[in-house]
Amino acid sequence: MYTSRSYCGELTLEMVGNRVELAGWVESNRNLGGIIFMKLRDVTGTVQMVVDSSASSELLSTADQARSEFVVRASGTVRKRDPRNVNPDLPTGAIEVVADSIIILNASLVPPIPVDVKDQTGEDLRLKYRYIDLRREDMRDAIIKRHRAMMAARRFLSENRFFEIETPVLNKSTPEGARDFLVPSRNSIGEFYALPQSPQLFKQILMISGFDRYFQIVKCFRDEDLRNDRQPEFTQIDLELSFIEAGDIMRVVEGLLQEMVREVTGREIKTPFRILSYREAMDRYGTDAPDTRFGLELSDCGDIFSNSDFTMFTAALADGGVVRGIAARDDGKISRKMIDQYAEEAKVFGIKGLPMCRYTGSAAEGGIAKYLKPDDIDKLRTRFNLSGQSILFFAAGSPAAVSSALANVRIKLGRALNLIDEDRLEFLWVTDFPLFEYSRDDRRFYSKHHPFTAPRADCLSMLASLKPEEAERVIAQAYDVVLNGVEIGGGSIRINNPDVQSSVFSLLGISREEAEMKFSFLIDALGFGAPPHGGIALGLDRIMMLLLRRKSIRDVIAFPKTTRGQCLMSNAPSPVSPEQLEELNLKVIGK
RNA sequence: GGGGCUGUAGCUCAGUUUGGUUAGAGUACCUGCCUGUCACGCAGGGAGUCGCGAGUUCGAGUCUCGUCAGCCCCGCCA
Repeated sequence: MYTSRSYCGELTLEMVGNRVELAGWVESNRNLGGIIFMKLRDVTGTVQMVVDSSASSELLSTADQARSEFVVRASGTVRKRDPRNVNPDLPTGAIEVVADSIIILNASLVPPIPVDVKDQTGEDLRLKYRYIDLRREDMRDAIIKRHRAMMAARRFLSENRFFEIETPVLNKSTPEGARDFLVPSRNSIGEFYALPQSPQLFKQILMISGFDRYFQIVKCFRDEDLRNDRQPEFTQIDLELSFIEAGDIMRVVEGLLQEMVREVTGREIKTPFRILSYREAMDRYGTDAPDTRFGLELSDCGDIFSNSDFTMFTAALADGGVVRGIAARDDGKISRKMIDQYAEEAKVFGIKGLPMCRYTGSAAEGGIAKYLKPDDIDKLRTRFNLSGQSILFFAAGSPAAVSSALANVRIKLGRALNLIDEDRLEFLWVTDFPLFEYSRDDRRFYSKHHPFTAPRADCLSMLASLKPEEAERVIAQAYDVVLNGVEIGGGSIRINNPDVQSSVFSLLGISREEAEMKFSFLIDALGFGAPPHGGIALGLDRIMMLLLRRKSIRDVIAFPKTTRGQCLMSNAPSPVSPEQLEELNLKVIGK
């Protein structure tokens, strides 16, 4: 029986004199000859145990044999440390446990990665030996705080009349959106389930069923290429509400995030969050997920350069493109080398280069300065509110390429000039997204959010005959929530009118038959008394990554996959036996 | 699908520029000594498929080509 067990990290000065039983892993074992110090670790932390020469020879010998990561059970008496032996770096450093019994429950091989060192080991090894990696303090901390964040979310939402309702994991594949992970069906040979990209359709159905307020902390699956903030399976806090407008959902989400931030960091955040329209975000920051912890806003400069001698600009403008710029007071800190590097890295966004010049406080020099007329310089000074020694970067080309390139430069400048306060949590709503995007290549409209997103009431009339060039004029009742430049959630008010749903499908080129085949149950359901409803999904992994200031969501997930989607611990995915394939009537054609 | 960085002892890395002695360091590990350590100390020891495969060469950790893996980025992610 272990019922009387105490936890290492919870021993305090108040417990001095108490006899305690402990169980855990040996973090370090120092034998000084006549005295042994063994640091014992469990899920709460570590405490120092002492065995000195007054102990039985049996106890001394057991203590001497314990090695790193051995599992032991021990008992002893809590003792106050002599003031000169206190370890201020250890939470339990004011006390120690004088052991009277140590039992080695299990030995350990020499651990392939160090447990007591912070973040030093290559990530592939950490993933292979995840069970050891998870013993490390920062990983343990992340996993425990993630649990607390989930508990806070469940508590907050339950208190606000939400019901947590599970939705199917095995469901129908829909070719729209991300690639599906497919699951073959043994009972229906040649047919497949798909793992959900999100419970979207089912949560809407729940609204129509009258469940009013739904939430679920749920895994979602997308078979796309990965990034440091993207995993093939990830966790959403998924919400859907009836009889609400966008503002109601925003208030709920603000309260929820406030609660989660309080639980994880102990900090208070201010609500309501700032709101930026999509247009404004793109114009001022070049991205729909701006980091608003610092300024350095972009400005359009097409008017200034419309008659320029610098042909890269005039050519881009003549071609229907844009010229935009960004300026920062750098007092000469941005070096030639950095400028070249920025320009090189900007090319991946599809622009030819990153023309620049310096502003000295009165004149322009370097780079494209020789093409600037005095009048141009005046205009630039006003437009960017230039003062002191500043640096200006420009980009010319398609609006999308220019925006993403300059948004990227903006972040680099912010970091290089130390303008980003890492302590701040800048939450932001981005609203008024366009409902559609038009693809010139495919010559068709695509949903920017998803096909069930409601247009704003004043845009309904445009649906009947929308021209490609007007695509962005139809505004959706959609909203993203952004934290420090990372999208942590997005949602919308849904279409609850079958006629509107039909016109959106027809604009998206989804025929009646196709819609019938893919989402018939939702379309049917909309005809049986669908309440006005809407919702949002929050990315739990990303939220935890940002709140805990980790570089990757892998650091807040117990068992993440590599960027190729492999689990280095279990070696998934892996081949299956011919018998399994045969039973499913599947054949692997080749690699 | 494309680009970049990385791969050397259990771990972290140096050595690769300019091919040439027996491939090193710190740490971990093992042994001995040590009664207040907590990055213990001291002495000694073991430890390598230089990611893998070809090629060039008298000779390859080092040069070339291919390939695999991890990470980062573009595309992609309704």
